[in-house]
Amino acid sequence: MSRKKPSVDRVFHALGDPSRRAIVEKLSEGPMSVSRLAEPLNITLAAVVQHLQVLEESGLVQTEKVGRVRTCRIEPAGLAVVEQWVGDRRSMWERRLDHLGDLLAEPDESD
Amino acid sequence: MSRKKPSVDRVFHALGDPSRRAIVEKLSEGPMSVSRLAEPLNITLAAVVQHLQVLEESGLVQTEKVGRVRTCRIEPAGLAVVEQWVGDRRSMWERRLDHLGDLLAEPDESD
DNA sequence: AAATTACTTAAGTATCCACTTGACAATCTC
DNA sequence: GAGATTGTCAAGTGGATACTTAAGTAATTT
Repeated sequence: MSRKKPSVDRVFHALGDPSRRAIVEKLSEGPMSVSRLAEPLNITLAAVVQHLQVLEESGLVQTEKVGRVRTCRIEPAGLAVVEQWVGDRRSMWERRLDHLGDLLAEPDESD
Repeated sequence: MSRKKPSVDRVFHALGDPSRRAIVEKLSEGPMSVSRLAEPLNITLAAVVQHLQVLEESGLVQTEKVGRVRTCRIEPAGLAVVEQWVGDRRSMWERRLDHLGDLLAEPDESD
């Protein structure tokens, strides 16, 4: 119900904020509650909740409320989006270097 | 002279902006001039220059001016920072899953 | 059932930041 | 050297957004 498709845009925007990255870092230690996440950060609980909203909409984090405590966990699919984007850039960059040799060897090749 | 240490903070902040990501995407096709980079984006040249400043300070892009044209190229070290950060999260996450089995097998272990 | 815990929501504020305009500088072309 | 090209710099503006406070809800504890 609350799971959004992790778009490159949303994921990178979410990770652009240091507090949000800190949350993801903490969550990679394991699932934990909102107040537990808030402890090391010196911002209010309310602020953390807002960050969690962004993180959840980006698909980086998944949360579930049982009783009065909301438990947050990392959602690997979100990080996968980042890895793929970076990987795509890198592979284009490497492909270019490969073809560089071709161009120098055969300057007049029709594709 | 203009090369900064690519910090996680700067790199993620830089990639948080869609225009800047578009620039990096374009640059992975190969080095090109500022005005050439500006073409597909519908923002002014001045804006592109500002984005390039951020990208260069983050270590994602390297530029060099010869004559009146500044040529921009991708700097792989910047992307490497992202890859490592994501990799670190992922490995922590995986390590946790490994130890999960241990905890279930030996519930009474002193740290 | 009163108090405590663990959030949630709304509204306001202040800072940041992407972008523009406009004036300028350097280089190249004719 | 006149004009065009390519980029640079400074200052300003508008909108996004990270954060706070304050009030409220729901679950647990005593």
